Amino acid sequence: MTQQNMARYEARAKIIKAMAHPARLYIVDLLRHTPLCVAALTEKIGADMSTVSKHLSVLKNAGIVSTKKEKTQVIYSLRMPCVLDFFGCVEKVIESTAKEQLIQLR
Amino acid sequence: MTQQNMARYEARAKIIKAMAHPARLYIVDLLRHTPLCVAALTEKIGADMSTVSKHLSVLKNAGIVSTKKEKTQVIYSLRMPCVLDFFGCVEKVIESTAKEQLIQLR
DNA sequence: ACACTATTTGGCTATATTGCCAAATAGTAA
DNA sequence: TTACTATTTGGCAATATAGCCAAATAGTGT
Repeated sequence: MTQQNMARYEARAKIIKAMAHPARLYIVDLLRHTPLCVAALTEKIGADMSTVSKHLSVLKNAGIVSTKKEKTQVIYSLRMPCVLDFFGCVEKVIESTAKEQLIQLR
Repeated sequence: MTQQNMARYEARAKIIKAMAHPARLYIVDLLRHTPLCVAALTEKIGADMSTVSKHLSVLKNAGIVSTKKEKTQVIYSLRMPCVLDFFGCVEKVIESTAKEQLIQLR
């Protein structure tokens, strides 16, 4: 693989990696309809706020979410809603695998 | 987060995680048009064959690729071509981030 | 200045992933 | 059977990720 190609796939992988965690997927899903502050997300997720904050920084670093400050709060929103399209395919994969396993059982 | 919800997002994350590596992204891209055997993929990627084989098993385990045996070879193909749709959004994110950074520089 | 709220960062340990080598396996062909 | 080819697996060291706690920071309001 050429160096250029390598760099391309690394850049792509960085974005996908940012989505590759249950908590971060949940965050993206929560931001689907409305922007939320860290405290609100933390409450939904049920982890330490510092953990959530780090997840958010991964998403932000990848360019998936964006922030704005409002008084003392930091409001996160979905900068690239197209990532929501991942869910559709992911569900298809899960469903298709489940069906295939049913067939194996017969 | 409820236990059920947790499990849902973990299952989803597993699929996305399988895509979250440059070599595996490249594999998926290579399988886009035609099925390939391990040796062919290994040559394109330029890593140890055992490494490629492990990447392939991650993809297979996630249900993204499938295999068939042909003589002594194992032919991998893209079972869920919808994962290719990831690329579109990923490119959008990269492009949008690049543009934003240009603006910051001015 | 102060106290207060919201968030981020540093530090740490535990766990997971990656990639190479060497060895094992599976299947083919003689 | 043997030799051969293609692939997978085990083992290991290096690196990366996750999540908690405690401490630091940023901004608001008094």
